[in-house]
Amino acid sequence: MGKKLRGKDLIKLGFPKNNSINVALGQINRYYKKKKKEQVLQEAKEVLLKPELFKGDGVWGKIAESLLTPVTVKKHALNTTRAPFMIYGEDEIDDQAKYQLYDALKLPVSVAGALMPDAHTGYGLPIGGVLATNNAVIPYGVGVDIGCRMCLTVYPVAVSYLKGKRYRLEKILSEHTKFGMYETHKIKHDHEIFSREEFTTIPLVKKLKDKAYKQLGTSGSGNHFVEFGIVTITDAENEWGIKPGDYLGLLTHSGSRGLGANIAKHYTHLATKQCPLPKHVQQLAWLDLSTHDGHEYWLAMNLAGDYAQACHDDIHKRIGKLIGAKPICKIENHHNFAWKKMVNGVECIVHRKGATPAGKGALGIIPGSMTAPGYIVRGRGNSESLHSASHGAGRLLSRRKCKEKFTKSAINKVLKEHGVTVLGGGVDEAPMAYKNIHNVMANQKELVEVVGTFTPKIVRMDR
DNA sequence: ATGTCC
Repeated sequence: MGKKLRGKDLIKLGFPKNNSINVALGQINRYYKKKKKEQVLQEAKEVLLKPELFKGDGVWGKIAESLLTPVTVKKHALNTTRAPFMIYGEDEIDDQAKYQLYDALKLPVSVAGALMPDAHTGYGLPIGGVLATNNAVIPYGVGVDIGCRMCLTVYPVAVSYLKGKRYRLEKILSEHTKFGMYETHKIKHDHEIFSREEFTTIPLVKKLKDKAYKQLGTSGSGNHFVEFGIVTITDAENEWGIKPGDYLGLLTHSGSRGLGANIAKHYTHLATKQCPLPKHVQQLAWLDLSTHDGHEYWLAMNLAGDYAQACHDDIHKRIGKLIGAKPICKIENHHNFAWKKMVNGVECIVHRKGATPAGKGALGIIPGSMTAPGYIVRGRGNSESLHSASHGAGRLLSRRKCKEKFTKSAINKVLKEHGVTVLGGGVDEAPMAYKNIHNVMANQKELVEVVGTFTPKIVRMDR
């Protein structure tokens, strides 16, 4: 904008002297910086005259909303009692994670909650936390890595291939997977997700499209991985009619990269501003789904979830081609996401932050560690857990503690004992940093049944 | 988790 647009310009147009001025200035300064001031004022006038015509518009929609339904931001008080909840494997869970859930259960929008047996402290809702709310979505109830998920492809290949072709499989992982914050594929990989309208209708998402394009099919950092291993099917009554036994498997764990991270950051910021809460629970700020921002977050979150899936698709498609085998089956699930689900007969927003969906018959993957098996599970549809299960073994030691405690050579020794090769991986991802997956599984027998296991053999991670 | 400070 040539000359900066000010509040008094909007008042001159006839804007009411309420929050709509702040909303308008915020939107215009964020998204219309390069537009001519006259042009912006002309459009603002049209919005002022007929706000209902601009509902749903990426930029003007929020301004129209503030004109149609002016709200004063008020501080919410917590309820004095907790919504109903269940904790699974509570002896293994640190108190702070429980307190975080208890706080969340006192939000005026909370309906029910649960804590999974791998739970530990997080921002806002604990990791391993599940929370059902009424028409409200909590960005920190989903987490920063929106759509972080697992994907397992099973190939009709004997596991002797892992030994015989070990070098070739290692080479596939080092050359065809991309890790870390800066690494991308040399050639952009296309995907139908890039034709989604959210990339044009939501201004923030539009700005992230190019980054998302570059990062498609990359894995990121932290605990994300791509690995080959042994799939052992134990349930003879499985849905694919696979004979119980051992097969080659490809397992991936990653999320929505920069796209989801920026969406999470943006809407967390908006939620914090419009949903003031007592200081100790401010990170649980929510967005009302009937508002412009709440609806927009919902669309952006769903896009990020689909993008995360597209990233796994890209990885599995490319690596499958290199192996040259046709998959027998593919199992996948989000573990950082929110869904609209019925809870006690009422539609709720069910947040799962580090929890595997475990509705009746739903298949999922619960990874163990590099040296412990992960589990292929089938949900039992336990309603007290809000149809959820753990998303892994859970951390026993923080990243910082790992750096104090473990050396590279001590980790290599353990890996060697288990016949596991790791390409990359820092001391903070030491297998000893994780809880015993067998305990965790024992603590959620009511939530999932075991279909099979996945034992990692060749792992690639960041660094 | 993320070009880890709006």
